[in-house]
Amino acid sequence: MPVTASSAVSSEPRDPQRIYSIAELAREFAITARTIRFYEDEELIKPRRQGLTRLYSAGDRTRLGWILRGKRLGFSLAEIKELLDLYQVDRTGVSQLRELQRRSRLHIEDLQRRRSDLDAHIKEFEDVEIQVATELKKRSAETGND
Amino acid sequence: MPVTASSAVSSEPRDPQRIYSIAELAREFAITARTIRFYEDEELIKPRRQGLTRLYSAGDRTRLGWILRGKRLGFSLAEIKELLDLYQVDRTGVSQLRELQRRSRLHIEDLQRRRSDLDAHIKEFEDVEIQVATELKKRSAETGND
DNA sequence: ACCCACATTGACGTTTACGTAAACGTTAAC
DNA sequence: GTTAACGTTTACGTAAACGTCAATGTGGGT
Repeated sequence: MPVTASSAVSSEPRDPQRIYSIAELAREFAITARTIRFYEDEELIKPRRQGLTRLYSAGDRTRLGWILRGKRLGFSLAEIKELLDLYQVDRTGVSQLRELQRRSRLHIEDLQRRRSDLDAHIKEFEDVEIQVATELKKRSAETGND
Repeated sequence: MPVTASSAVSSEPRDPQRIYSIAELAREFAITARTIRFYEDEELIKPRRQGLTRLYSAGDRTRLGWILRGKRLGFSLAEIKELLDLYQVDRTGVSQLRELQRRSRLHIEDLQRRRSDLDAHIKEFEDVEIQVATELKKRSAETGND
C-alpha cells in the first residue's frame, strides 16, 4: 500500500451538476479506469450511460471516494458493498430502521476496535522515535566531547 | 473480516519462560496452524525447533500478536515484515539510527492518515445512528398518537 | 498392537482485486 | 486519412494469503 493517498472527499468547488468521465475520476483518485469498471462489475457503483460510455455524477464521485477510504481502512470490497447498501436501504419501515440501527452499532464497534489497534500501533512507533532521538542526542554529546 | 478479534497483547500471567505449541497459539489467536507456518515461510517469525517440531517463546507469541494487529489495520504481510525488521535493526551506527528515525516518522504519518480516515468513517456512522434514532422516536410518537 | 491427537513437509486449489492484452468504436487534431 | 486520445467488452494472467489434501512421523493411552 503506497502512501500516495488523496483525501477521499476533497477540494474542488463542488458543483453538484458536474459529470465526470472515467479517466477524470481515475486521475483524481490515482487509480486506473480498470479499477473503476471492476467496482461496477461488483456493483459498488452504477454510473449513467450515454450509449456505452459511462457518465459519473457528483454522487458517484463521492461514492467512489468513500469506497477508497474503506479500502484504506482495510475493508474488503464485499464489506464495503454491505456498508454502502446500509445507506441505500429502504428507510420506510420501522423494522428496517431498527435493523439499520443494529448494523450501524455493530459497525461502529468494529471501527472503534480498529481505533484502539491503531492508537496502540502509533504509540509504539512514537516510543521508538523518542528512544532513537534520545540515543542520538547521547551520541552527539559523546562525539562532541571526544 | 469477522469481528471475533482477541486483543493482540492480552491476558494471561505473562510467564516469560513459557513455551507454546503451534496449536496453542493457533487457538489463542483464532487462526490456523497453517497460517502460522505460512508466516514462518515469509520470515515473519522464526521459532526454535526441537527436531522438526516448532517451539514458540513468549517473544514469538508477542510477535505473532503484533503481526495480527498489523493485519487488522490492513497492512500487507510484506509491510508488516518491514515494520518488524525496523525493530530488529542494528541500532549501533548513527546513520542507522537516523534511518530508523526517518522510517519511523514516515510510518507514523501513514498511521495518522489512517486515523483521520477512521475518524471520518466513525463520524458518518454515528450520524446515521442519530438520524435513525430520531426517526424512530418520531414514528413511535405518531403511532402512539393514532 | 492399535488408535488418537498432534506434529511435519510438499503441493495444488481458491479467493480477492485488480493488471494486461486483444480487438474494436468515436471524436478531434494535423 | 491516419495518428492520437479517449471510450468499450471479453478474457486470460497474477500476486497475496492462506485452505486443503496427501503422505508421513511421534508420543501417549488402553
